[in-house]
Amino acid sequence: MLSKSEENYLKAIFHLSVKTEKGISTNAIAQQLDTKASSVTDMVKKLSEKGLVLYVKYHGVTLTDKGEKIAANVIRKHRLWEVLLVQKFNFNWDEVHEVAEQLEHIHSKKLINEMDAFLGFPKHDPHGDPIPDKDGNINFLEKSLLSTIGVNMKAVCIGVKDTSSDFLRYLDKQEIALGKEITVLEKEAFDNSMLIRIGANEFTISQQIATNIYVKNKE
Amino acid sequence: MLSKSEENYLKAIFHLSVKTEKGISTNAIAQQLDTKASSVTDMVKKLSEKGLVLYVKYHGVTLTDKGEKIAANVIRKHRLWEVLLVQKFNFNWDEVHEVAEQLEHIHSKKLINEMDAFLGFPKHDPHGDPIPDKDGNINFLEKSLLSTIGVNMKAVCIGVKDTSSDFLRYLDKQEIALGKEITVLEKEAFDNSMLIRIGANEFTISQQIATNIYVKNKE
DNA sequence: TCAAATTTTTAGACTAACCTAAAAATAAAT
DNA sequence: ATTTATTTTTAGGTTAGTCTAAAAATTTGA
Repeated sequence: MLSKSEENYLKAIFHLSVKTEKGISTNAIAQQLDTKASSVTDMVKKLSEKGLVLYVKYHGVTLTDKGEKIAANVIRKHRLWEVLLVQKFNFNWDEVHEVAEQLEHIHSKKLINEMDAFLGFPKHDPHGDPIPDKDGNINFLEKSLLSTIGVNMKAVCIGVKDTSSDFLRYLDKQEIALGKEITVLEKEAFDNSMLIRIGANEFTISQQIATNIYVKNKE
Repeated sequence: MLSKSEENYLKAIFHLSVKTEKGISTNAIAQQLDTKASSVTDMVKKLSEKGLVLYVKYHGVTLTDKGEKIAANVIRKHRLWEVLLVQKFNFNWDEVHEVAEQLEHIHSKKLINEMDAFLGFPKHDPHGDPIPDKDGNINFLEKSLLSTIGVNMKAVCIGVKDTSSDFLRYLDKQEIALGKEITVLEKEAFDNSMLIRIGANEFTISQQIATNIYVKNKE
């Protein structure tokens, strides 16, 4: 049974690996986990001895199949807990992260599988991120940033990149939510801000906002 | 914020305090937590410095109001989680303990209060033990051991003393469950076994069984 | 009451996970 | 290509929580 800390390292490496093909650097992991590079070196050695990562000194880390499966399972648990909190316990999507960080380390296969069934086998967490299945497979769906959508095009909001409370509460305030259709009305060349329509509302969003919303093109 | 270990010590002291008025001995705590007396001494010193227990060297420990409230809250969480597992996640009452031991250390007031509401503010856990309220008050209801019930008397099963899987599965097999009416038909003076009736079934139970079932007298 | 048995505490050591500071290796840049 | 900057590792130290073994206090009992 892995410790909470070991699980957090595997999860961090997993998330960093999504963007890069190369080995994950010590510093990148340290940054992700808000810890020091020396601590990372220690832990990575341990994970390597346990056969969960491939580690070549000075050349970064990669997850083994075994490590990847464990990481995916931690993420599966995190995201299923988030769904439970939002759907059953009246949590807002900006309130779930901290608690899910704790809950993801609860060890009980029965618990997580029953919860999955109880929730109707959800495919995505409250932020639109895919939930890995029992075997650790993730269904990465294709998604674009809202900022890349052309004028007069329509798109459906399917996720968020930033999951900070500030950002999510901004979206709540503007009534931007998963599943909502967004029409791009104008783009301002100077600052890349956009005029968009959601339902009956029209308003302007900054580039920073537009680069943190994932959408699916609507034909 | 207390550590898991500190919370477990407070919980152990709380449980031991129910039976005794005196200070709880180092050895008793060590036995309860399956640890060594020297470890207990160390931890008890720390809890004392934090104002959670009163500790006089060589003379045992008592919870302060603050410590008692925290302990009751851990127990509240443990028992609410057990209800969730049984009522929503198809756990049997002999399967909940291990997972609840983990879940009781999750820190989130909102989570536990929402869960309480979601479950309809249950008063008892799946073993019949009372669930402390938000302020740490426990409603100790009066209960007798089945072994003390006289011949030809009726009683309702309201709890169990032993919560081991073996015992609980025995009760399942015999269809003894919370809320069931039990009639004592005969008592054997030699070994204190009893012949009882539950519904249409009549069978004999040993003294060991009878001293682990809590009942409420029926007039 | 005072010696023996028991309980409790102290002293010192261990592990996991972290840290700082210095050394070593790699990468960047003139 | 060799100096400079950056990254990574090593060395040694800290804290929480545990342990063993020995010392101290309390309790038991003849």
